[in-house]
Amino acid sequence: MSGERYDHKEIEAKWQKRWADSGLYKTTEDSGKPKSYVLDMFPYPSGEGLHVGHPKGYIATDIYSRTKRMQGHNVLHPMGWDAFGLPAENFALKNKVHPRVAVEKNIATFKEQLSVIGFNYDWSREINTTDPAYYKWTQWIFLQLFKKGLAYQSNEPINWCPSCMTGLANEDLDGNVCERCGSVVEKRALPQWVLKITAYADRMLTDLDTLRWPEHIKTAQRNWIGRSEGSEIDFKLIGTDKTVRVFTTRADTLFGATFLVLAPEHELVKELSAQIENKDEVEKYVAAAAAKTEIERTNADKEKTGVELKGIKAINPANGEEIPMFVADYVLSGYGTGAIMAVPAHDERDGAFAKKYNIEIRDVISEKFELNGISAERPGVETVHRKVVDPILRDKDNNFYLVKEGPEHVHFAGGGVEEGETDEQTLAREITEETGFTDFTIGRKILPNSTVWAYRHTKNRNQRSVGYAYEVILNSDTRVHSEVEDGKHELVKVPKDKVLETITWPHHRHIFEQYLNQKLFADDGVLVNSGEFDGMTSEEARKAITEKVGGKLTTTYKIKDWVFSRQRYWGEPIPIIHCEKDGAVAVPEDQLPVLLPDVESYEPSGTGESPLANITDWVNTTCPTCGGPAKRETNTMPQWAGSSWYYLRFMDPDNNAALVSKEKEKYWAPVDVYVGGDHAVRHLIYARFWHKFLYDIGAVSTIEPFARLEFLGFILAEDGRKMSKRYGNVINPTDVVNNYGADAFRTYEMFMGPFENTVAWSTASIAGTARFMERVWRLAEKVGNDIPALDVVLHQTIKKVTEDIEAFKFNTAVSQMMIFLNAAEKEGGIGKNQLEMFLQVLAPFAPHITDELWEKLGHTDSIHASTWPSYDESKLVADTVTVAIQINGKVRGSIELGKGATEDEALTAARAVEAVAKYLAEGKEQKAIYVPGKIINFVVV
RNA sequence: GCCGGGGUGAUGGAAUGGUAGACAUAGGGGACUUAAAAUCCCCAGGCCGUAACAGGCCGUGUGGGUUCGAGUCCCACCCCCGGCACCA
Repeated sequence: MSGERYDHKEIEAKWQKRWADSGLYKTTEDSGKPKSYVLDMFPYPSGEGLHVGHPKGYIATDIYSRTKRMQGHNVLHPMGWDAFGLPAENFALKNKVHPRVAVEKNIATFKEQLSVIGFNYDWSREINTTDPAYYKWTQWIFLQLFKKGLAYQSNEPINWCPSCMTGLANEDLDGNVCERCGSVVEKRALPQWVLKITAYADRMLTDLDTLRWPEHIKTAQRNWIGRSEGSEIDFKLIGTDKTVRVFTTRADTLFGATFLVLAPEHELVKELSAQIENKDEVEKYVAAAAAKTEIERTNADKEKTGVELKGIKAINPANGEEIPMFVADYVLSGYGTGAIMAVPAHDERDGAFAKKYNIEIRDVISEKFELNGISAERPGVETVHRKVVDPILRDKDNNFYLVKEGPEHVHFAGGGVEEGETDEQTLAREITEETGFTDFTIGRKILPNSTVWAYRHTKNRNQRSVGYAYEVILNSDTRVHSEVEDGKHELVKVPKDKVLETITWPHHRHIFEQYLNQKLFADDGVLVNSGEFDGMTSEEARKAITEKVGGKLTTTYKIKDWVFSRQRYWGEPIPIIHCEKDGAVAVPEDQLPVLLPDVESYEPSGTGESPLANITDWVNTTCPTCGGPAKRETNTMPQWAGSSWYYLRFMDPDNNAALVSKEKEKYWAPVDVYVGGDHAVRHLIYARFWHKFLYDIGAVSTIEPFARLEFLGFILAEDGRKMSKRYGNVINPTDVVNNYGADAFRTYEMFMGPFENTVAWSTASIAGTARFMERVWRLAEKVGNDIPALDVVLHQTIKKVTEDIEAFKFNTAVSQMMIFLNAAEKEGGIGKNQLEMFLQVLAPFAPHITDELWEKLGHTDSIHASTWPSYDESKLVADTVTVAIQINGKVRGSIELGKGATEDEALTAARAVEAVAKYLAEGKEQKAIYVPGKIINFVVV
């Protein structure tokens, strides 16, 4: 074969047709092979169509799934459409078409755009969330949630977007604005369906550990769930039978709680109004807080405000002291119990509030110094208390502070105060003994109301020392070293390397800020001013103090239940019927789906009612329970409903009896590799929630839906901005495929950089992979007998590509194939077997050109049905290798060595190299290091 | 502020503690061509040095440290991106 031009258009059309005709990618379950379920986050078919950023993830899964199939797996790799929700509806409103029509058209456009890229989707499993046969099961899941009490009605104020004219979930907000349109949301009380996602908060958190997901996504989920362990503690109110329950994570600071704060919405503010002396003032404050917007309420920088509840005092259960009560809007009603105990000494916000209102600030926690993080405290060993003084030694010329670093601990250079000694005498003695410094001035006592703690250990016991710290300024760096002899310290001059403990001068912010600037200390530490708990660590004390005051350890979460109603047209109707007598009743399952009716006008009403409310003959129905007159629920589900379970439907898309059959679910679940970007919180948290629920009711067999997640970095426009019609910088994949070919396009997107990186598109760079395809084509024209010199790089390439695809490191896989091509070109040709193996590893990236060349080599079956090549370990290393020679770590030459060279042979050969010999002659060779195949390093002094 | 991830040529990026800058793009030079495109060959981190070689020094955000050897490990700091944030 020779002379034929590489015509990507002709070849790609030919093979796309042939794959479709032969049903190459149709998947069935009856297979003895291991299964692989490789899934993309299915797209939302917007009116804008695809830009080159969209297919990046699809290309990755295409490569991965083709590879898995060649490796003998039974692969499920489907595609579908997530088409309900606001974007489609807004697009339809704007263009004056019915959303159903708009969605159909958009899907057709997307499909057309995808088709030219050569994906191996099994289109026989295509699904669409707006298809009644699909949303029947979305509604079915809702009904199961309802039956288990996990879908409930609420009238609590929710987030309302005035522009989208619908209520939103917390997850739909970007801070205080609607994530879709950027409008500031309002609070509105509307009857809402809410899903109890909080019931799954704990399991969603712990099961994250079982997942092979990127760390930043796990972290985002952990942040969003926001679990905190703490205590609930009751404070009695004087003169009433009422108590205030607070939630705190810092029960260890209870002795420092000098006031109590209620959120303005707290019910006790109303209940106690009879006893509140300044009732008018309080009511005014509460009303003002209610009128504030979310932004005003939640801005952490603004000055704290509040009003004391005069005539009411609470009792601190730890020490029995009477403390004042306030109402203040820095306390949120929706978190914890809506009431806090305020500890101004150890909480920034309480501190700011206390300063403003002149409330007592009491230190109850002192820092525990474990500067290098290693505690000298040993479990199971007796702990004794003694008084110590510690110098905070400061160099007079700068702000470095001295600590001592021993083999196991870091501490101040202080020590125990002996009988009859003053603090100053102890300090002077210890500083000289332990550091050798003799010229210093003992300055002020730091934090006279607190204590410095240090953990030390002697042979037989732990010491927990209580005492003071003094600022000590070193006047000069005159220093003698000390060592211990016969148990006595004796000042002797010793060489530096004989000093066991070295001193260090960390620029230690903690010490500086806390002790010299007296900054608020909000970390864990050791208790002081806390009666019987003095000396306990924060961690121990949280439990002990909670128990002592009769509180209980609890856990709270930041995540809120999922507001599930939307006052919009284009969504799944919520399958509920409201009956005056029986209340909210489930639509019987055999009446599903509740079809979304056609309407004349589906514009949102803005009143909080869904457009469906106007369709009287749809709304009015009979109660399934009592048969009496009843009305249908008119709100619809949010955009995220359909996508919360679609991955299950692909396993069994045509099942009309169940959302997925038990056998098929068992065969395919879980999704082995899930690929997508964005949705770090919303989609992934909702889908995990529904999945866990389905697990609980026996509908699925795994506790998590997506075993492995690969995060996709976006593609920016060439100008570095987001690709958008608005900026006129959109690049259409179809144009790129026309100009450069699908194979070059696919390979370029994988070669751009690490898969998870966001990178700007570069039309110039795609020429590189287009050239690569041309060169592969020309290389195939030079096929002949195998060239032994290519074996090593060929097998290295097979190994690297195999491993890199598994690890989603596509960019280095491509570069390795380029290295191979460069090598083959240098040899001026390639053997038939060698070319075949090379084409096979290239096939997932460039499926068309490789299938064409495979056919030209005489194969009648598709390359994609062939068996993935394996590499030969013995061929990974060349017979001779270049070894660099270093002198004291600097490269001075290199030699060629046989792969079996012994150390002696290697060193002898290296010493003979002229450039090396020169350096060796200049000094004395002290040591030689030989790392076979890599490097020789001579240490010369 | 807390948590997660980063900082390497002009650019995208490579590099199990072992010759930093693979691979590619843009760039420079040359061959082929009447010319251009395409293709092929060569150069290419910085500075010094040489007629040209040779050679030397510096270099992966900054400063320290560990090591025969550090982009990679440790400590401190600076900056960038992402998540959360009056969450007690």
